[in-house]
Amino acid sequence: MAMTEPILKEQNILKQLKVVCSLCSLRELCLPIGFGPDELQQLDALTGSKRLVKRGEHLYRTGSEFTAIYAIRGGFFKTSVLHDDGREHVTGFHMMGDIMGLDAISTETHVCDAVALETSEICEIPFDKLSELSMVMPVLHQNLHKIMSREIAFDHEIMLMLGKMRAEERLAAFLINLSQRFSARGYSAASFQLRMTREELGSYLGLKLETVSRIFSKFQEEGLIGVQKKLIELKDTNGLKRLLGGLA
Amino acid sequence: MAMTEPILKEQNILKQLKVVCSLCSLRELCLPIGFGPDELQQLDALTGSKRLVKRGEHLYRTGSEFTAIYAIRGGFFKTSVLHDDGREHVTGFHMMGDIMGLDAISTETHVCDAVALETSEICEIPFDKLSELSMVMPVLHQNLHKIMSREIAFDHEIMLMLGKMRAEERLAAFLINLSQRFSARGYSAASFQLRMTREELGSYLGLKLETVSRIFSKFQEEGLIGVQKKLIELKDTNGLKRLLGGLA
DNA sequence: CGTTAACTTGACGGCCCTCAAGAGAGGTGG
DNA sequence: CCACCTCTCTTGAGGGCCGTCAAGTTAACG
Repeated sequence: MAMTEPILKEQNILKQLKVVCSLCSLRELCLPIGFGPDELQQLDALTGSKRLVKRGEHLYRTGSEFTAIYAIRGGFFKTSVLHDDGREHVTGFHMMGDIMGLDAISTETHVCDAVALETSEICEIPFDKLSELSMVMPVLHQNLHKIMSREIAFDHEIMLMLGKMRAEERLAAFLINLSQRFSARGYSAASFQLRMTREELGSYLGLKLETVSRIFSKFQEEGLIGVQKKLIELKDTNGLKRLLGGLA
Repeated sequence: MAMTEPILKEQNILKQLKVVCSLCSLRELCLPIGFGPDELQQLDALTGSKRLVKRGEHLYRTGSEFTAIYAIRGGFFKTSVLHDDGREHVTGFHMMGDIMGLDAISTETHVCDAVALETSEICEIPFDKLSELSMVMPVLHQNLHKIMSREIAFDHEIMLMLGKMRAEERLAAFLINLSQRFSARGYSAASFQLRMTREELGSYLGLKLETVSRIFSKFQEEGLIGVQKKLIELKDTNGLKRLLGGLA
């Protein structure tokens, strides 16, 4: 039957997910530095729960109880807030090695939606256990702080982008940042698939989808990038960086 | 001599600064909840260093080494990033009870400038000692996480403001937020002095100073607020909130 | 092959920026 | 005490960037 194939595929992926932190290729990104063998073993004990989130599914929703933070093993997510009038604002895009859910620690309730833009594998880390463990493992404790601090600093860059840059500068900055993030994860820095729609990208950048589309076309005419729907090729990274001028 | 008076005034303030966390009226704001007497005593031990920062002086600068976080006992600060071309972007305004410097934990270097907009009293908390102490004091540990998490969530609101709101909505949202913060600290919610210039406020909101000035005038004509230079009076808070419509 | 979602492109208008001039407040020195 | 300077704020006129509205194309999927 044709029905069986996706299920088999899923089981295969689930099998691959039976890994532990000590063997995880992402641990340099996820909890960056300084763990010894003993410490990794302790981490393994609490990150038992790994699971798949299919394209379009929520990892968590605004208002749901905060119980865990999530490390992305593979795939792509957006986080967004929804308003009374139905308007959506995308607050971030998240990929392999990123940690999501940190903004909920304060209120113990999630303050945004997290949706998979492609079928993704996540590693669920119960926060109470992580807190306990970090009490006796200074290096984990420091890493937690660093990850949160890094997120605060990154958000400040986004605020700069939204507050000071023109549309072309925003898109150039986004493409350069995305390229660097792919590159840091071992993928091509010059060619990649966008996982989000023009509308989601526009929402993130504070622009309308038509504006995003127009500027993609303009960049292509100028030979800065190649665009084929969601496939982006950076042809002149320095040219893009020049667009940023004094900013960023 | 006329010269002696400011010095005397300063000594008086310094004398007032000889307080400890256990007696500090701000501790509910600063490190919010759940400390017992023992724990407060331990906190006292590490927050020895309190000092004055005069109007216009830097508390820390971009690139300087990160050694401590700072709790504001009184006064008003802005944080900002400076660009090659001389343009400044204001990332935040900070008042009594706020904690500054958390974004530097990741890089161990400050990534923004912190400047006093009026003569202010700050409480310097060495971060290495705070980290040590939080290892043996779970409630402090939790509070640190909550403060950082709160900052992340707040930054997301600012991103929404910069990305989705029109100029009038931004200013209305800012005034309402500022009013609530003053109110939470025991000051009037309806009448307060702005500590920042129109230019600094515009930089924070992603607007030009002329636009800020024009909208203040417009709000005044409409009876929403009273404006006398930096003295702001909220006359119709509900009217301001109505301006936000579906947003925030 | 029909339907739907996503994207592209054009025309027009409004919001906000730019440029400019002037007023008011605060500080300094005579 | 007042003239003078500087910083800040206000207000006006004009223009440009980007949002709005609309129509058409492409791609994906049943």
